[in-house]
Amino acid sequence: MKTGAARVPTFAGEECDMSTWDAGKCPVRDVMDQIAGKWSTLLLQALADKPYRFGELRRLVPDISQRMLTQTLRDLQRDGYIDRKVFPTKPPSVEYSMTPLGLSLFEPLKRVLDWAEANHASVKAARVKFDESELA
Amino acid sequence: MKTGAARVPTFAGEECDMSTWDAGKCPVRDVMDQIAGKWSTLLLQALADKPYRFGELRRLVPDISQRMLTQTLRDLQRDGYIDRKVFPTKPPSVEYSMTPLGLSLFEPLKRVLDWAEANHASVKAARVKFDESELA
DNA sequence: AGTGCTAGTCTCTTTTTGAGACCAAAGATC
DNA sequence: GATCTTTGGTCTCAAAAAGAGACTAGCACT
Repeated sequence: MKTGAARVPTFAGEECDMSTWDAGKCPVRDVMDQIAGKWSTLLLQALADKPYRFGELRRLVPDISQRMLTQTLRDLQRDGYIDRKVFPTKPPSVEYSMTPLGLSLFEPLKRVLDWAEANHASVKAARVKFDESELA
Repeated sequence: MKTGAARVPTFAGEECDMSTWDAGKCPVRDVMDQIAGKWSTLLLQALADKPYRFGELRRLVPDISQRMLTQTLRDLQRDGYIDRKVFPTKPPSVEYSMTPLGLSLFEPLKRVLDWAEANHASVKAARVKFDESELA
């Protein structure tokens, strides 16, 4: 068998040729590669609550650099999850808010985040156990 | 207001001081930082189907480097999502499989992946629209 | 004896990310 | 009126992470 068309059921139950899982061909990877960023879920979570301005988000997530905040927000905007409104105030202010698409994404995403919070202890325990066995 | 304790509802409905969102203190970030890797969801998806061996996974995901495959698998194992079994065959083979914890995580995660597949078209459309307006 | 399979590791290069300076205009401060 | 602050960024440079490919070991098959 020479890399012969390995098939794995996709999430929707259909099949997907994983050997063609180049980020552009597989819908799931194409979408997930963006969501799976270090800051994406964090910003989506914040904006799911209410709209925020650039500076507010920067203060909200203390350890994000302005550079990555700018870039992540633009990527999320590009994929249609968030909306960017510029207000022509004295120093122009910019407000970011969720789009309907972003909110619909956040629905299932929130379940994963809920899981993370609920199972944090189990994960930490697994880590300790793993690190101990590695120590040997 | 000097970075005054911004509070945002957490996923479980509780509140979480986001200014203390250092990856170690916020459970969600601690867990998500691992899951949100480029390859993590991909490998979890594959293993949710059935156990795979190292080489099988490498062939399954054509554009992952051995280096990252090794590392991602070890990280997933460390967090308790997958199990690693070594068989003392002629050339020793290693089988990776989901743990109960991993399967329980994959349940909500699958919903996000389903969403990604279902809404791929909308995302692509948003990208085109964004890129066109940028062009101006 | 040579080749290939296994699951990795090691090194080197390229990409991504983080830290911090810099920007321009208006308002407040002194 | 000169300076400082605040706005949302961009630009540059250093550090960290990821990708590419060579290399390892023991055994089987030819």
